[in-house]
Amino acid sequence: MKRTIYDVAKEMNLSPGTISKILHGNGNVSQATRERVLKYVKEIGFVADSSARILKAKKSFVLGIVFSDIAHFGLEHPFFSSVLQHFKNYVERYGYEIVFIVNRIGELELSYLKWCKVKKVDGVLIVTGNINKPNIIELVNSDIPAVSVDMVMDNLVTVISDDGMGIEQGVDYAINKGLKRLAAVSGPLTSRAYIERLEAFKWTLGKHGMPFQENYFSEAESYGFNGGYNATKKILENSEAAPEFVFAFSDELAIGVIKCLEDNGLRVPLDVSVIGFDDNYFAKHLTPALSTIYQDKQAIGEAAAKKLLDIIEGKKEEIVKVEKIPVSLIIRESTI
Amino acid sequence: MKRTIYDVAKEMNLSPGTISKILHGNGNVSQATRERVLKYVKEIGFVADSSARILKAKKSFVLGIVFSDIAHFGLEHPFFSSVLQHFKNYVERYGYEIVFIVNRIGELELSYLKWCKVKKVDGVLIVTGNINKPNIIELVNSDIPAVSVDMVMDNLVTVISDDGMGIEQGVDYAINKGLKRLAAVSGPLTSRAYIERLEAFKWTLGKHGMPFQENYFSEAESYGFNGGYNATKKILENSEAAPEFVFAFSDELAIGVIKCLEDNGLRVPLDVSVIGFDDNYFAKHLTPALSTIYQDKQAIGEAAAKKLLDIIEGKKEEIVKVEKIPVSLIIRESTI
DNA sequence: TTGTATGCGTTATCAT
DNA sequence: ATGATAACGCATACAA
Repeated sequence: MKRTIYDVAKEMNLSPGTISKILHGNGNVSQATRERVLKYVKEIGFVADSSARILKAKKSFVLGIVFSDIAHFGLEHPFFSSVLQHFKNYVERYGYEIVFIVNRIGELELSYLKWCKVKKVDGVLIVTGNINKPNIIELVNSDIPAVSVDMVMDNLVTVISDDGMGIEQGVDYAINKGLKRLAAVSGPLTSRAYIERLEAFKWTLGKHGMPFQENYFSEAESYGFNGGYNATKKILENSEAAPEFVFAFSDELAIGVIKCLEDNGLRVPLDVSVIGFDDNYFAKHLTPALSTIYQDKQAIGEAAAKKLLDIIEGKKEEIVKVEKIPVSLIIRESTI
Repeated sequence: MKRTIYDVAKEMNLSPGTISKILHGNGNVSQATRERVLKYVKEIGFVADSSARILKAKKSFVLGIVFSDIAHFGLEHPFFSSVLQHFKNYVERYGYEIVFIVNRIGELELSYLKWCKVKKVDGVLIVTGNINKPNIIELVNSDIPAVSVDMVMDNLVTVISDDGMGIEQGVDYAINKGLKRLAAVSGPLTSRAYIERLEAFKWTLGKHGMPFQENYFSEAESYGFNGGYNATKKILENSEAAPEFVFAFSDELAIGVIKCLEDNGLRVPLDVSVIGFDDNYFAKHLTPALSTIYQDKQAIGEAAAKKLLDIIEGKKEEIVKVEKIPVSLIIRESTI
């Protein structure tokens, strides 16, 4: 039942080589037979076997995705899964498919790089900040094309949100509204994004001639609701006067921040304004609807995809190392 | 740099065949050389090339995922992405990896089945209800192992939530609370889940000797917030007395339902109780915190994974066709 | 127990 | 422009 190019060749009184050229190669074939074969092939629905092609051609048209090693932190992450979705949509338009890199084959454990070699993936997207470092370093320094949507490293092309711009917009807004005691709640500072946001927070304060006060800052011990809640509690405990504004460095944190504020009798936004970061799809449905920094996941995913395909296709020179995608401030109800 | 089993064989004064047997085959090799080779192979980090193996062995250890054709509806879906995450975690423990099925290779469009054949995937997970029908039917009726987490069809093994149980629990709760005018808002009835939930809703009403009233039911024209909002508006318009209870057949719908209710001066839960379905990770953070039916995404993903691997490994007989995973009612603040 | 030879289905080189 | 032929790297039936 299953045909090979040999069968097709026989059926068309041609040689396998000619069929192959027509299907994928760049060889010289007359226009007439090319069309004839293409038509027939379409008719019978023939497609050349993938593994044989990959074996011979050393190109797979598959892109590896490295996600966090932490189980359950991956596809469910609102930001990264959205970026990945857009990445996927883009590359599929160019005939690429995506597969998740795992660090083993059967019983055998292997490094990301090894896996990529064995699978002959054409490139990788590194989606995540929380990673097995040596594994990643080895991969990034190898010859296989790589793009990241979170980390920045030498030799690594990266597409990320313009975190500095987002923080500056938020802080500017607060200050323009006359808010004085500005606090910030960050996720764990092991992640690049949070580090940059914190730096931008300090910088923007400085721009306005305001000092950064340690007691109005707290680094959450985890990413989500609880992290935000506990970090806020700490700020409240450490300062005589409650903040008038809290910049939560993610929307998830913001939920915890707001809850903690309210549990302590502070009204949002009447007593304290809060701004999140990301604009998750549920941010607008919270009560109060969350003011936040919108991250353009589509632009990030697509820019990363474009860059990766460019590198794969050899246009390495024209590519800027780290591209920052603009963000924008969305004011809803959690700010005055 | 890159070694083949030939290289390894030479380096160990053995034949390629022996190396191959040791690595994956079931051939007879002495314990001594087996250990020796295994040790060496581990030392140099040798892994046999994947495409050659697949070509020869006709088994790939990759599982295809068919997601909806609708762009942007996929990885971002809270329910399905969670199920997929757990599925992925499970199969990876058994040496399988997952790849998204696309309906083309390069320029060439092909059916799901064709794609699976060409890629030699060992099995597929069908995650979705909104699908290209003929494509799916062809796939399901083929000889390639398939499991679904949404659709039910002849010849298809399926793992889903016990929708009937969930609806019954919710309705029972409302009736026990003395609520009388029970309404329901469903997503588009093109989806199995919504159809079953509606049937269960009618059935449970019947169980309590209550009639199903058309004016207290509305089928949303879309899945999300807007769908829920507009459907609720319709119910309000079509009935003299507002419902005392609305069963939203998904959490996303529930958000729209609640908003619409409130926009019409109805307080939740004082005037009307609302129950959602799924227990998305943000359900608990809404205001009021959403009462809902918890779906066990982990159990679903893992059961689907286990079944698929069982089928692949030939244990076809012992497998029940459709497995329903228990759900549970979670009462929070949106119900009295 | 180990080695040899052939085939898996392509692609690519070199003739024709 | 087309055809023959040799890899690609592994698995396996068979021989030793």
